[in-house]
Amino acid sequence: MVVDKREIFAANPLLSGLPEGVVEELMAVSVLRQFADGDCVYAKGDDGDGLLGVVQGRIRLSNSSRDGKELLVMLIEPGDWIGEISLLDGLPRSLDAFAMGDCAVLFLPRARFDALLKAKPELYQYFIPMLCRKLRLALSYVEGVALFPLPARLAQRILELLTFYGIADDKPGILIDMHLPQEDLAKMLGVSRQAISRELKRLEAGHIIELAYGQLRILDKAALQQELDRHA
Amino acid sequence: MVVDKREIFAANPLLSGLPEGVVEELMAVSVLRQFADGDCVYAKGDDGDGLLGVVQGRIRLSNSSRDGKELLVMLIEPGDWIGEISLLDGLPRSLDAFAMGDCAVLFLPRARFDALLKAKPELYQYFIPMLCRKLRLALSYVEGVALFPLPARLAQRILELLTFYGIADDKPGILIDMHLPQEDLAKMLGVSRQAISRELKRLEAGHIIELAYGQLRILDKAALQQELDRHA
DNA sequence: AATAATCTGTCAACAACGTTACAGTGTCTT
DNA sequence: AAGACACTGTAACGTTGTTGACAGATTATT
Repeated sequence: MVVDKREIFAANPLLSGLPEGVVEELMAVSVLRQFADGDCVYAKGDDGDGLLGVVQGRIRLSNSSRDGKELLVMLIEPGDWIGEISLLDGLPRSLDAFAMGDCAVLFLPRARFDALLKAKPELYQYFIPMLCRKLRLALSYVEGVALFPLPARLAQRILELLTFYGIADDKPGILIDMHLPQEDLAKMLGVSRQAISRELKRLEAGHIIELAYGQLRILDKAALQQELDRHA
Repeated sequence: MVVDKREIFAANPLLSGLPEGVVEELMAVSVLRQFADGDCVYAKGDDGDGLLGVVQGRIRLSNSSRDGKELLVMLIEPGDWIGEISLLDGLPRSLDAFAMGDCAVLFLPRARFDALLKAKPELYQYFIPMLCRKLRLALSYVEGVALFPLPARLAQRILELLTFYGIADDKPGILIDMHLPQEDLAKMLGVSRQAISRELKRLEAGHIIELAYGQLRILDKAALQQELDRHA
């Protein structure tokens, strides 16, 4: 596959704000890496050896306990960047990163990154929104788990997926077709697959959603919002 | 009460790294604010109008659901800073902040903060470790809630308190005397007070800790670590 | 010292969610 | 078209944590 590195940079709000010369500089030193489905991109505890931009495929950022239980913290799509935390604070990677499907990743080695920031410390400001966004995401996650019951959290998550992956087609409602098994949805919410299945079925019975294989159609967005508002 | 503003700045790793002239500048524009026990320092959703450094007393950063359930996300001690997220990304405050006991807070208005960073963008780098620290904290919190059972999370929390508040006295074990009711400990872990009480009693029965009013003495630190390692 | 307020221990009934198990269904490969 | 594989639905049963209620203990207030 041929990839225009520039594309990936342009797609992301972080780097589209960078001065032109800097973009060129980053391009020059970045390397394209390929990963096959299931490959480990990096593991929790590894040294943060570089910044990674996803070009193709998806990356799952997750966290596993010794007994095999996995928490899917984040799904990273093409255009997104990962690994900035370790790069900025010098500490080990905080999560595992695995390829979902074949992936192409732009890799920016730490040495170059550090040198650039040392030379132009004003570039720090472009990374701050990235950190803030992830921090707020993590905080809202914590909030959700501790304060809301599963139905509310699931409704919230579906609404989030809707804005990211929602497609309006000829049929009524909005389609979410991201080939995300209920198993993974469960791992995102930190509950069992069965619990998700039960809950989705309940929503379907209430004509709020419609289920299909790896797909999900939202029929009544307002009703989902209501599930949320009932708590909050 | 008389407070030397400089003290609070010197105490914190963030600001001790700042160039001397900048520290003076920050001092000049900061204001000391007083809060009584229970006062709201700021509320979730408010505009981020400034950076706050705690001089005296404690601040509870928390998150509440409509039905009164509260999650105590963080306890802020003198020397710590809060409010930097909203200041850096311009979005509303992500948590509620309440005074615990009488508090004195150093307030740095946003206008001055922005002006300073605009003039000297290299100062951004001093705020990044703050963000990274909180982000990692939030991630480990997420991990804990989703992957570990209560006993492990409680053990972990007690070990954390130990390093912050532990006092070695003449009696055996290490004392944690922070006047933190079990109610608040429960709110930190997102469970009921009764669940905490049960669990603490269990640890006491195993001669791992000793309980007293608002106090807690750790007798067997290794055993707590083991509670954690059994999962993880 | 008396009283109020707060904190702690415990119990029983209940709800939520997990676990295990298995059957059914859709998709992919050859 | 057949078989393998992955995904989904359902149910019984157990565990964990919640809720509400109350009594006892400790500290704070007057």
